[in-house]
Amino acid sequence: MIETPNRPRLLIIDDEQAIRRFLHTALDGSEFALYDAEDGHTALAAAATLLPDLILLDLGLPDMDGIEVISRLRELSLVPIIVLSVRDREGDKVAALNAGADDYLTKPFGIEELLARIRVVLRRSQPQVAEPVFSDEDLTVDIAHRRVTAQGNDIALTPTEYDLLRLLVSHAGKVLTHSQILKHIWGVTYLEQPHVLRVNISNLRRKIEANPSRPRHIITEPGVGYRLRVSET
Amino acid sequence: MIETPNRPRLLIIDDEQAIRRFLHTALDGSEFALYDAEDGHTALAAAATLLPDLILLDLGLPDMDGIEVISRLRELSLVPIIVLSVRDREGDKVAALNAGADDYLTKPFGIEELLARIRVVLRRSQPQVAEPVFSDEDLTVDIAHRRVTAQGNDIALTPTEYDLLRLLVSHAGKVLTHSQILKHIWGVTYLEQPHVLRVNISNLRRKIEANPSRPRHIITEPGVGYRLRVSET
DNA sequence: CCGGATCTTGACACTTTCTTTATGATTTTT
DNA sequence: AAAAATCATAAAGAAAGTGTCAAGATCCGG
Repeated sequence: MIETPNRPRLLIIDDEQAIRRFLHTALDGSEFALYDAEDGHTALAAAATLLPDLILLDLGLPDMDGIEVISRLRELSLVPIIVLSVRDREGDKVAALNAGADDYLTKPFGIEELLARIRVVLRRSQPQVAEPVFSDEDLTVDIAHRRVTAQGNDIALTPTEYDLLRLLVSHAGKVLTHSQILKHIWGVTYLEQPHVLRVNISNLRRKIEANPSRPRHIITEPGVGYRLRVSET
Repeated sequence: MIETPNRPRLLIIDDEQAIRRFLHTALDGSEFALYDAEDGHTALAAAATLLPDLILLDLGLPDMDGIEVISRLRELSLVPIIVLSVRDREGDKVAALNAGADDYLTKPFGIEELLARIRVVLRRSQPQVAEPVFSDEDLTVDIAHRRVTAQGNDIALTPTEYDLLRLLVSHAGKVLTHSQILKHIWGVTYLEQPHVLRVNISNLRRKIEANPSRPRHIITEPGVGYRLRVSET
């Protein structure tokens, strides 16, 4: 077999060939590299050397108790374990989950649900990466931390200025009309009062634009509204 | 004080009072502080200010689609969400899990299984908080030992001051709004009374800041709240 | 019941922010 | 090119937010 170490490794622990074949068919073409083990001892050895990213475990193994397999796996690592079992008794589920399993699916189950639950446990085991941060040239807006930097410096924004910038960021590249912005930040009562918007745009530009009279980020769309520019390429 | 803000907070989102009462009974005496929401909009507002550690969500809400509630919650945070639903169709489960739910339990379910699955998702979400000691410049906060030092000296904090500092530490770098802090430490009844927060921030600064009038650790975000600064690089 | 620590509340000075007004600049229309 | 509309900036008073001190109120262990 050709190793493909880039794909996440999935270890299937089940003594019935029919189940393994079913899972192989179901997961074929998915992003996983599949490995099999037919009994508990083989599985533990495989988990130790293979270091899989996910384990699908049938509780009814010939040589070991399923719960003990989970416990022994947990001594090795925190690899996500999804239990597949014909047993539907609550006690079995609780025991497996308490022993360290991450999920418990009762056979028969749909392949789509299995795939969805696999995605859930992988999502949780992956370190968090995606922070919603807008970045363009010398301007960065970190919504999660409420931090804005321009030309490398932290910028202190007033609440309204920040609300305005956040609104622009959330629609980056698109034009927001005067009335849309006014309605969102000042409410419908200010629809006839566009001055307040201009003043705040001006203040915002003075803080985040290198040259406020020649804005590169907050673009005026004459007669329409404003737009946060997004650089090409 | 009625509130016990140290316990993990569990937000129950369900429009049926019978279910809420059942869950309250089932979870009574558990380690959780329970909060309720009866519709989607209330739930989203509560999640934003309450910062719960876990959410139990019924999909059949009167005012919003359950899947959308999950999506909107996910825009706010990565808080674990367990869906409780009468619908047993695979499509519903897959949609909920893909939208960001961590588990999906079909009613009726056993209370032991629910507790076990709660433990599972909490176990998985723990590593995020696995930083037991905060350290930045001349300030160190050791949560495990409840020890705070500044400029090399041990600092004696009152319970409220320590709770406040711990809350800031657990969200270091992020801005905590006034209402989030007030709800956390003083409970919802103090939402209209931000004064008590200012006094405690002031007292805390006097103890841990080298120059309390020029704070380097507890930063005021005007009009928004406070943030514990984390030095760059 | 007392003493000390802690929490809450009120008062006040201070700072920042918001809104409005005014005026000049720019763009579009006639 | 002139007129009209739109846009940008500065400045000032009003409003809201913030920090600090200090006086009661409350809680707790002896």
